[in-house]
Amino acid sequence: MLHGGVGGVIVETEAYKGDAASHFVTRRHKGAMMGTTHGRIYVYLIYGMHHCVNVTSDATGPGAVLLRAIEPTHGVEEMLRRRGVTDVRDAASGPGKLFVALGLDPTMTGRDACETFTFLPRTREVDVATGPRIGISRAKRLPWRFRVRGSEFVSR
DNA sequence: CAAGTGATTAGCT
DNA sequence: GCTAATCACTTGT
Repeated sequence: MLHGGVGGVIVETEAYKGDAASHFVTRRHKGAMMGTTHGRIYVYLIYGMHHCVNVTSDATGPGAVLLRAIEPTHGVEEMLRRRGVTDVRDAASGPGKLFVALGLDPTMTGRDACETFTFLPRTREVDVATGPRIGISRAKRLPWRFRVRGSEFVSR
């Protein structure tokens, strides 16, 4: 996935649908686009300091995919500079980090994801781990997390 | 492990 | 309208 010359391999995502924990319900004003659009960008502010980016999806009903982490491959220097870090593994290993690293903007909400980003087919087979294994301590956290097994670039 | 941060929402008035 | 509670996180002790 690329955006403005920077980008990388998506290594972690999380899926949301019309369930009680999704923004379709909990943030229904802005989250409503999960049910009315497909392939659009949905950005939101969380905890007053972090932005996260989703792409609405699922032609069968409300749905969206949260982009959680990428493995930087393009414009690595640019991302490190924007993030103010030196370790590539810290550049985009989390939703808020990814947002900063790619130089995204909250006003992108509603735009066509395929016009704003460039999505490329994967170049290698990957071993995808899913499931509720990660700390479900926080109430309302869904088990629909997908991550590349063994990657150094996923969130903690 | 705790705190910081502000938009959004729910629940009252 | 207003106030309090919530939150799909990151960073620094």
